[in-house]
Amino acid sequence: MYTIKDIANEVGVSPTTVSLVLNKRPCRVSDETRKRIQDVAKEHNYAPNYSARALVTKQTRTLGLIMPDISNPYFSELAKGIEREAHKQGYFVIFCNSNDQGKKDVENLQLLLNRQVDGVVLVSSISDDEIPLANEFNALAARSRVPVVQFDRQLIGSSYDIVSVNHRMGGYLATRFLLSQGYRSIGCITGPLNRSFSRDRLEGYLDALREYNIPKNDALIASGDFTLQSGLLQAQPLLENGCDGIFACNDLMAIGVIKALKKYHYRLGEDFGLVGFDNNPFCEYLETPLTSVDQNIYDMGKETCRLVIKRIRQSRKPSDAGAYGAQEIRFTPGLVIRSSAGPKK
Amino acid sequence: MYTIKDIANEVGVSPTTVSLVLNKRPCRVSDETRKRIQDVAKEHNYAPNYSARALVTKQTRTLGLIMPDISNPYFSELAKGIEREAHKQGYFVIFCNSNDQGKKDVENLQLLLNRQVDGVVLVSSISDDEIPLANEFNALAARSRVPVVQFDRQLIGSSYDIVSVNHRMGGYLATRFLLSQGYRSIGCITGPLNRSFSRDRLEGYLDALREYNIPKNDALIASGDFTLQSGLLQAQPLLENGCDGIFACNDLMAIGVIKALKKYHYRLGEDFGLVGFDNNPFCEYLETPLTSVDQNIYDMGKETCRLVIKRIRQSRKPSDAGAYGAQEIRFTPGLVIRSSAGPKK
DNA sequence: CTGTTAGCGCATTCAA
DNA sequence: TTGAATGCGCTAACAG
Repeated sequence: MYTIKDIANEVGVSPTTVSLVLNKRPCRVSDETRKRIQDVAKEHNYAPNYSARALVTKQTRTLGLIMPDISNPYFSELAKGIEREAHKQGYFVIFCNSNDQGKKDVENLQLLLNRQVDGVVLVSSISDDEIPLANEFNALAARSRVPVVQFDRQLIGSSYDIVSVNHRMGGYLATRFLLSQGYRSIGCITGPLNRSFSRDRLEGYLDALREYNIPKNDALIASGDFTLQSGLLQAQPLLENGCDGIFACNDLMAIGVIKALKKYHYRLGEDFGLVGFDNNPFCEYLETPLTSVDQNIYDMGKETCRLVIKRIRQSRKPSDAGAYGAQEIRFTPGLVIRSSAGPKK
Repeated sequence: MYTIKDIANEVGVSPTTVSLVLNKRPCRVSDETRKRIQDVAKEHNYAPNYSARALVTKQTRTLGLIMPDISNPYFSELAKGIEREAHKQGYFVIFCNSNDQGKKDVENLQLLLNRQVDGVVLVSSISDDEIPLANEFNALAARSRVPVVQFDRQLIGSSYDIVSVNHRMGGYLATRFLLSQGYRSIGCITGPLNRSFSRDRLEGYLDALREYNIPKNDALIASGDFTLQSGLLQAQPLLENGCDGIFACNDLMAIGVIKALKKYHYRLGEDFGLVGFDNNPFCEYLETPLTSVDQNIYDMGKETCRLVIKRIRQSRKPSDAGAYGAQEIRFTPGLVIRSSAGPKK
């Protein structure tokens, strides 16, 4: 391994000078020696030792990423955005899967902190009733003073910065679109209602109905759990109750609805409208491509990353940083229109 | 930050002793002091500084993962398997997206090496005709002496360990299954034939035909490029030529075939058989769920990870390690049977 | 069974 | 414009 000292010897200057030059510090050294140092460095493929540097600067230039399941297309897209932005800013990202287990969130955080990451992006797997776990997580984070930015889900009892989509707006967009296409008896299959974003999406649905002066009909609202099965199951009562359109709060449940429709002789996108949520890649591959609310997760990932890095910078500034209070960035979702919700015939 | 020295002071022993105890080194220190050290460490939430440790041990316990696109479900599943195994063995993984650009493979490798990762898992984006890039990559890897294990694709001019699926076997399984279901005029839509694994899958297809004494018919073999569009396009001539089944060399092209079928009044899974490759998650969500060759990527990821770590260990051993020659692990694929290839009626 | 010493590679303070 | 000295936190020789 070629070190700063080796270069110093070869050029005939001190290690200090080399360090100064290689880190592009202002002036101080003559252009001539500067050039020689750079040449020698390049010649030997010099690369600084990050561990050594981290030891003294107390910066690892590494971000930790904790997420429930990287194999979920939603999260892998997020990871992609984060990685892109991190690299652009000279950070690495270590990723940790929590496998949807809240306990692993805490373990992973501990590992990352031991590793002295500079910041953490969290998509929490800790559910709202796992209070002790949440406390543990928060305590750990607080003690370390490492900036944490949440994505999408708000960990209970915490007040980290958070970036997420405006779920309510999503529900509104989906439902309004169905209405604008001429559907009038629109049902909603929600996610688990102990999750705030599930409630938000439902609220958006109600907003749209209100806008069209359509009274809320509880018989057209069913509670699912984001699985295909639940979509299939919950769709049936709604169909029995004669609805002509459904807003499914995620794409998987929308698929369940499609399967249910088979028994009812509806023609999807013609006399029955369906809109999903998440814009999962498979939406466009379906027989009748599925209209879905899109979150632009890639950009959200980039933004999340920018936010952590900003916080890292602030926490190094002398001023009483972090005193800004938690920031909340809400992205406005879009609607990707495909044929599953064509104009009603 | 609480250091080993602080513990030493508090307990009244030397830093060495503390280090010994905390690293669980054999004997040497009395159970009594051992316990006291452990207690104090726990009390103060002591965690070792990885940078400092890395500086002296020259091990970062970090793996680099270079892949074309984490948002591809195939790769995210791989990442998941790798992460799982790495954590189990006390390693972290830094992931780098190359965005399908060979140039970024080289850049990413450089970054990871600067970062002193202990090993690298590579899913290369360098295509077979980008010789200079491949050379650059190989030179970098060779100079660093860091173990590299490839997944799936063999980088040209390299001889790293590699784990991959037996593509030929996959093609064979797919085709044989169609034959066993009674289809007799089976077409094949291949991937780009300048990729060895595309050729392998085609070979497997031919193997199965041979087994059934069916002569090769060039009119039933079309060359696609793994996109839905190409599946749609290439299917048409085959259908014109009267085939009653198709082995599509990936799932996306299989979807293209399904779209093409619409025009020909075939009933998928009844009088027309279709098998894809990769077992993409969306296969089971299709109207007629798609039978597909499955690679069990998760386990392959774990194995890949085990292999790098093994190599890392070997490279630290005094013996002339690495002299073993490159290892090649081939997984046997499976076939996930769904309704797209039911018995021919 | 335990302590002393040294040094990993770098950035930084202070002195020249 | 430059250099010497120091220390980050840890492990590993080598002594006791």
